[in-house]
Amino acid sequence: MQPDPALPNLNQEPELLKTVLNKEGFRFTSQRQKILDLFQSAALGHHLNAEEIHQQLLDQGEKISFSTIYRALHVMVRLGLLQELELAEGRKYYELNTPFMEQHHHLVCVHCGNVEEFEDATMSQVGSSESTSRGFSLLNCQFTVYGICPSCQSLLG
Amino acid sequence: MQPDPALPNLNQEPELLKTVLNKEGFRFTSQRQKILDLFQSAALGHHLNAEEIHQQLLDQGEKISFSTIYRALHVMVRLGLLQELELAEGRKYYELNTPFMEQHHHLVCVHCGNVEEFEDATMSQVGSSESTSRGFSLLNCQFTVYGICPSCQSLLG
DNA sequence: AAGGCTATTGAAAATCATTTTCGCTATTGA
DNA sequence: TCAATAGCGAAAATGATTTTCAATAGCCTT
Ligand SMILES: [Mn+2]
Ligand SMILES: [Mn+2]
Ligand SMILES: [Zn+2]
Ligand SMILES: [Zn+2]
Repeated sequence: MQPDPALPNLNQEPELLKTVLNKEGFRFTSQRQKILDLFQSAALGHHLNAEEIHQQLLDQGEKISFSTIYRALHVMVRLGLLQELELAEGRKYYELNTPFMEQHHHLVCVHCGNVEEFEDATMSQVGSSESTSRGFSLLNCQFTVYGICPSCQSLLG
Repeated sequence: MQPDPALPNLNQEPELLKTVLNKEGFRFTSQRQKILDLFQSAALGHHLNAEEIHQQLLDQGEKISFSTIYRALHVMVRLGLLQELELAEGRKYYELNTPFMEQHHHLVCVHCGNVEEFEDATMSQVGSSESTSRGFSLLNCQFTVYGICPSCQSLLG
């Protein structure tokens, strides 16, 4: 079967980003597009911080300042395109945002920093019921499990 | 920073702090005792950061340096006396640690910073089962729900 | 297509929580 | 008691993030 040329694909994403930005009074820029592209081409389950974004863009020959990266990340979080994660240790990580009921959660090795993802509908349910029962309007939930991964366990004997 | 998994979570009587510290080669000091006292006399559900600890000790006439506060917090987390929380916004909060199956979780207003606690055994269950199924040795879980509290909702219209 | 308004950019300086350094002091164990 | 050294305070250093500011570039209206 051939792809339906009428269906949207990643090549049309630039249009979408511009639309989403302009709707809220932000401007479309090539820097913001390049940063979003990084997330879209990153492996599933991969989280990026400002430093890694800067390095990856450098690697592909794009020069960009840290202030621009941080500003772009904030804007895209505000627009709901990205999700900010407090995985651990003094820096923030980002990933593409997903619909609330499909949110996944994280298992972090505190020794090597390895992060694994998992889905569990229980989380969203508990999050919703707790917030409604207290009159909070829910924005999002983060469930983070800290432990030591198998390979670090064997290293630490 | 995560607690050392080999160390049991001990209940804290004032005279026990010395025992717990010395067992691991740390020394008992009046500064560490005063900091732990703050947590033990704080209202349930109250979380403290380094700045607040410093201010509260100043208020009660105790002079202490920030380096000492940070060092004490790290030691007490390592000993399993305190739990470190990543509630939000660039600073770490601490509270008295509790046994794993009694852990509680947090509902944070992203507008005013108000934090509410709740217990739900589901969290610990999911945390345990996810970590065992991947061979991780579990240290702890944090479930943080972000939203807007009732009073901030009315302020924001 | 041109022009004005102003959001955005890059570079550098500023912030701010936390960490480190270092000379001195206090705790521990013998 | 006393030597060894963990811990202390003050000040400097760190490191991620934010702000400042002059120059540039999107977006909108002619
Ligand atoms: Mn993820
Ligand atoms: Mn709490
Ligand atoms: Zn590991
Ligand atoms: Zn609020």
